[in-house]
Amino acid sequence: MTLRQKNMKLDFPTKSVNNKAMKYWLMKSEPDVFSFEDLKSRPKKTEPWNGVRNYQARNFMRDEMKVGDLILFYHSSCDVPGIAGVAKVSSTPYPDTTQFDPKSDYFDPKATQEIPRWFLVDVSFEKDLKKFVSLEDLKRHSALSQMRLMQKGNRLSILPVTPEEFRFILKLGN
DNA sequence: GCCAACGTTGGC
DNA sequence: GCCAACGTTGGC
Repeated sequence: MTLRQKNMKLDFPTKSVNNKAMKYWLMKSEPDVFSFEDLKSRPKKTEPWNGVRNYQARNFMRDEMKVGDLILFYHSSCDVPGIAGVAKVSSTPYPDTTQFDPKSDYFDPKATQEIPRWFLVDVSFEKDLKKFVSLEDLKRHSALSQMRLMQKGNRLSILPVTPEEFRFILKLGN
């Protein structure tokens, strides 16, 4: 299937501005710390995704994310975990400044300005879902059983999502 | 390079 | 609060 056909079949964009195939992501956040509503209430509806201290998750942001990629904003470690809304990648990667700040919880004594260890991207509000899609909802659909989120023991806070999974979940939320 | 100990994640 | 999973650390 060509990208054009894919674009016609899927009811959301599959190419970014630079004509590269878009990628889709799921990013976890504890709503007590930073929720989807918090993102929307930021001045530019944008937030640097700081505090990631896992190499795999860092590599996704540093090496694989492109401006315009779409994100399922996931609420974790809360009463009802699930997908609260849609966000997008809104910057290229740059060093997470909290690694340099001794007063920050995310301070990393091994990082230097010359050789930063942790990178992030900015994340911006994209759109609301009509309804919250709980983890329980996601588990009910066999179409999503292969999602990395569902795999036992997956603790990664940033996960790739396939276009098919992404579309399916958008439908659940609308 | 191995691996035990330890810490964190996150659903339940 | 429990605990499975698993990444990281550090001694050797």
